[in-house]
Amino acid sequence: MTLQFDVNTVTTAFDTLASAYQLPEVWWPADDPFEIMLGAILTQNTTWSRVQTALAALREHGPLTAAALLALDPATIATCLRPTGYYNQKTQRLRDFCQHDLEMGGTAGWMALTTPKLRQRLLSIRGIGHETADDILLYACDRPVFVVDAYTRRLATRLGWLPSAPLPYDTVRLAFEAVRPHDFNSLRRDHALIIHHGQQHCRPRPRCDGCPLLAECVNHPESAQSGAVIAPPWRSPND
DNA sequence: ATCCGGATGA
DNA sequence: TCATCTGGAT
Repeated sequence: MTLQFDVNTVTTAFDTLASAYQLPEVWWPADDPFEIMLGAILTQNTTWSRVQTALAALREHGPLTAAALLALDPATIATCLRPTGYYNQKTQRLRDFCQHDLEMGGTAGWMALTTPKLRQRLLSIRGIGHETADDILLYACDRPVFVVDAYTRRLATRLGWLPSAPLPYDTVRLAFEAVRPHDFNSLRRDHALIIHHGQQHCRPRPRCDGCPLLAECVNHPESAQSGAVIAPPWRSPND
C-alpha cells in the first residue's frame, strides 16, 4: 500500500484530534521531575491510576527522593509497587534508577546533559527502554522529543502512515519529529492526544463509532481513502 | 517468542 | 469471562 506520511496529512490529523478532545492542561502532574521519572518507570505495562496508587503508598514511607527510597527495605518498596504489577522487577528497576540519580547529582545533573547524552545515559539503565527514556526527556526534562508508544504505532499503521511491519523505534520517532513542531509543549500535547485517542477509539480492538479520524483512516470502509487498503486484520475473526 | 502480575471494567 | 493497561529484558 502507499504510505502517506507528509506534514499536511499528519498536521491535519493532530489538529482534528485537538479539536475533538479536551485534555487536562497538565497531562503528567507531579511535584518534581524526579517523581515524573519514577512514574515513567512504574507506568510500564500498566494504567496511570495504578501508578498513582503506588506513588502514594511510597510517599507513606518518606519523601520521594533517591536517597530516601534507597534507604527503604526493598520488600517495603515491592509492597508499595504491588498494584502496578511486575512489582519485584519494578522494585529492582526503581532502585537501579535511584542509584543512577545519585551518581548524576540529582535533577540538576540530568538537566545539564544534552538531549542525545541524556537519552544515552537513560538507555544504559536497566529497566529504561526507548519509550521510558523519551517520556523522561519530554516530561521531566523539557526536551522536544516525540514519544513513540504502542498507541502511536497502532494509530499510524491504521491511518496508513506506517507499514504494518514494525520499524525501529528511532526511525518512527525521527519521522514524526520531522513533521511536528520542535517545542516540548506541542510534543506533550501530541503524545497526550494519541494516548487519549488510543483509549477512546483506536484501541487494540477498535471502536470506530464516533472516531474523529474516520475520514482520514485508510482502514475504515467509510473513509474516502479506503481504496488503498488491505483487509483490516482485526475484522477477520468476528465483528 | 516468552517472561514478568494483578487491578479494573465491560 | 474477556479485554485492556502511557514496556523491557532475555
